[in-house]
Amino acid sequence: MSSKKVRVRFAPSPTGPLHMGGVRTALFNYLFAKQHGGDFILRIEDTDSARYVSGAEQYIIDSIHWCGMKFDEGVGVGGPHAPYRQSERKDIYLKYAEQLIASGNAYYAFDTPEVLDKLRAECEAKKETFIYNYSIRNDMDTSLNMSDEQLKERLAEGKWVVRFKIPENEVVSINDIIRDVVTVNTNTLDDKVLFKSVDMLPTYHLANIVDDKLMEITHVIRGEEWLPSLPLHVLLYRAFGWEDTMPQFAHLSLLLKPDGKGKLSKRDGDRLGFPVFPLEWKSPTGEISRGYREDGYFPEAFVNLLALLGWNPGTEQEIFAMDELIKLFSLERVIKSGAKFNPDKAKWFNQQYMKHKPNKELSQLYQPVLKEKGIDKSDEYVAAVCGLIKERATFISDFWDLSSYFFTAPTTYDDKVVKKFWKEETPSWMLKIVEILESIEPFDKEVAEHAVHDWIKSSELNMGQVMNAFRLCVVGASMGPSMFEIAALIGKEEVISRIKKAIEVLGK
RNA sequence: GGUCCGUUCGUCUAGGGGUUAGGACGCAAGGUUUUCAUCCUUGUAACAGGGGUUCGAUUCCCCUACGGACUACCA
Repeated sequence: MSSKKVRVRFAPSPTGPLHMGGVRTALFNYLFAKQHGGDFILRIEDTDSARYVSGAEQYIIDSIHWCGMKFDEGVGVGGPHAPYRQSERKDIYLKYAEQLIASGNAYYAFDTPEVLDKLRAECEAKKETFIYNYSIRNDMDTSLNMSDEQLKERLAEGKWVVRFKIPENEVVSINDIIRDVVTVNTNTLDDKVLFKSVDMLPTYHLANIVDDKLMEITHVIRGEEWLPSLPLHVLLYRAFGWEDTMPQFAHLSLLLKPDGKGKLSKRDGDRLGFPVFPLEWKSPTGEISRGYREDGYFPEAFVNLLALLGWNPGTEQEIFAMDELIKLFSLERVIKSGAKFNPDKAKWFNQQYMKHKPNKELSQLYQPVLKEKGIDKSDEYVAAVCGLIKERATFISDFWDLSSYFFTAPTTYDDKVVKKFWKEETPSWMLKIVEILESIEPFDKEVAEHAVHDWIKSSELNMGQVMNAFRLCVVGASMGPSMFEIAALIGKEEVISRIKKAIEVLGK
């Protein structure tokens, strides 16, 4: 093992919003880099101008930042290997393609898409596999079978690609940190296009290898969808003579749909009611996709749940802060198989974080909701309310339903509770509670609690019958924290007025 | 179709030649609480199938099945 500084890159294409699977890939890269004191680099792979979506790049950066990660180098921060956008690096790739041609590892091809499509269709009809490799390359329209003069002419026409010349019948074995050894016979590989003249841009394969080399990347941690092209990439390193500095590879399994089959997609979120994107995304056509942030997830909870999708430290701990993840993470413990995403567990993670959030922080998040409802209460009051209800909530958006009675008197009373607890003698009990509360001056929740309890006991009344009716008067339903906690917050006068109102409405 | 990768409770997973196969989510029951929630206890439920190897396989090997990815002048 070399002692080189660890350098990893997150290299998305700006073709749309970053999917949560992509965020997980970024996270694993980040955790690995930080654990080794290395660099986390953002490279934007925008060599496909046709699929470019404006705003996607900024969305990616915003998402990573929301999750609490920071790039050490790359688009948006700069660095010694700038630029980090492949479209801005376009001038550097051609010479590498030419180098491969000069060394006999690549060649020019002039086949039109039509010819290729026809060949593929023919093979398919015969139930054969079309592979553009040693078996047919000599019959194709390539520099391999034309004179220098011919080649010059054809090149001048400006419609060519550079294809990699996959060696014939060689067994390539590559070590993957997560999957151990991956073995492939080169006869099953295609002479992939490395460079295209249409836009004078490299394809992913060339750009990726060249940039990883130039940027001194030591570990490539990416999605499983790249596993099939891993042999090609290794062959490319070999052809360039870069095998000694080739990065180590780790291919992450995919995130799968919660139900059914296949990988998690945007549609699943819409269908099953959960976000698949970290942040809300508005597509250029105006379509809106929900995000974890907007759905009320805490970034820490989101990161936590993502980290545990395909990785675990081997202990029974499930709640981790980012710095713990950095300490404990290891690629060797990443699971090989795909993970079906479980929205229920995602909520559970948020609830765990909710329980431990400081009340002050929660009040900052709740205040905007209250403002919108025209409620203006001090941060202290709101924080106290948050403290009483947070263990009943998963999201900030649950807060209003759980705490509206702290801000406004109930206007309706839960029918079921009325039926069960509002009996003939109830009003008289409520009046007695009013009497007790009035007698406590200044109001103190403990004193009040003792007084009410003493009265219930001495009168040989049923605690549940009395207290639930009391709760019905003040809350309007059968929920919430201790009645005396509530009373302490909303105030004795308000409690008394609510009791009187309830007696009026519920009668008898 | 071809290539590659994978397969432990419904889901996320631990484990790994001899275990009552452990935990978490969910679900169910009970307890605590004036209610709801939290919390606690308990329950539910898994080694895809078939062959080997072995005294013994869930664990190692092979085959099958199933699942997934890839199969573009996309990334």
